[in-house]
Amino acid sequence: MSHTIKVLLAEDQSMVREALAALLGLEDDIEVVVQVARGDEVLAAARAHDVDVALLDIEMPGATGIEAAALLHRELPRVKLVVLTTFGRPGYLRSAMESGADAFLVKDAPAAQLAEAVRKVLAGERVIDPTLAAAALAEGANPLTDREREVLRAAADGSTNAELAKLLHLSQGTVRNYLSTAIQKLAVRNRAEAVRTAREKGWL
Amino acid sequence: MSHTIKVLLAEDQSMVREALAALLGLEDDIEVVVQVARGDEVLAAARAHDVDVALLDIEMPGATGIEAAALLHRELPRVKLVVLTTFGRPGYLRSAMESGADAFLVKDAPAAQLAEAVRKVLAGERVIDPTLAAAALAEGANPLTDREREVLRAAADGSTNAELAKLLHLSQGTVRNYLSTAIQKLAVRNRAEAVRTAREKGWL
DNA sequence: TCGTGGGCATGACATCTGTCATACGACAGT
DNA sequence: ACTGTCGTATGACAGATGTCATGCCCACGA
Repeated sequence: MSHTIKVLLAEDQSMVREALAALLGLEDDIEVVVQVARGDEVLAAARAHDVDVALLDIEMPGATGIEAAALLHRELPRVKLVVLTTFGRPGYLRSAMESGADAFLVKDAPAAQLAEAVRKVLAGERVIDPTLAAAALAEGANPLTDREREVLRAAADGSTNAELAKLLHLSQGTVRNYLSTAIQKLAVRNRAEAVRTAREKGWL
Repeated sequence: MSHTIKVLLAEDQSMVREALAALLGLEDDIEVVVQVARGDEVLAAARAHDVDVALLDIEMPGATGIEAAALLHRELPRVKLVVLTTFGRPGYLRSAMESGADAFLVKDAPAAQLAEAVRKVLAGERVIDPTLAAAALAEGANPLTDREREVLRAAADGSTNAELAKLLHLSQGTVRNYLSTAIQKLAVRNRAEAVRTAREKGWL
């Protein structure tokens, strides 16, 4: 209890990362011992610095914070995991929890919640926004199959059916079938809307 | 010179905003005297607190940081303007400068540049990333007409031609014409790619 | 072992999208 | 006065997209 809490901070935007570090630095019982800017540097950094809590942004190059969380959970199970994100997408919350996260915070929550969350997870508590939790439970699980998600993700940048077919080694008709079922499952009118709502829900 | 620099901080994500405030709070000569979370609260706050420098995030509800900058520039010309953004889009830089910004920073620049920029703009200097400046000059101006931009923006969420026509009070054929010319000007294959590249360039 | 669902494919059809030619009025610049 | 550009519109056409029926193979759970 008496020694300071060692925190790893993973966030790709330097200015935000260092600002968050400054914020946590104001707390007497918390020390940011290592910062990384990429998801695929998290594990090594956590090992090297024997951290108590990892603070992981989701949107990062190399690997997402959720992927990093899953890896840490497997390799260093005693490290507590706080997942931080810009977007309060219910699907994100769901996958973060499935990856072993102990806390899930959105960046537009009050700053005080950050240090608070760090202390709480270390005490064995879980921290999640009740509103988001309700939304995650209400919307149910991702209805898309793996292939549907793959195709939708690939279609997100405006690629044409022919390009998607080549890219995914499928026939053009199959691509259209997957997109069609995805469009119906999401109850929208075309692929662009499908991409949009899948993103919003965190299903993409 | 001797009294502290009064800063207004506008950024919608509380955690980031307060973290940036903490960061600036570490500097002896800088004081964040007021924080706002919306673009349309900037002017009143700047007036009420007689600030020296306004730090404006671009992506905000109410009004963008660029719109807020233009307004401040007109109403309170002695306030120096630092525009801050997640995305280093050349078109953003261009419109920020046209709106009277004195500095343009991207959030993945080192945190030290923030305080530095505040001091520099107050000293009458301009602060911009040379690489971004080059890109902004190289890519030239936005080739889209007002209507083309409007239609493209409206089409971004996957709306169909019929919906766009209704929304914009145009005939369906006209909508298609605008999208067609936009697609050609941007040298892409369909509306989705057009939206994508227009966004990337900061032209949307 | 049977049924179900996923992954994959084809063909046919209707609709949506993108292109092009053409046109007219407004307005700015030469 | 002439030209160019923008906003708006139409009609025709080709190609892309979305839907549907149907079929095959495979794995998995009842």
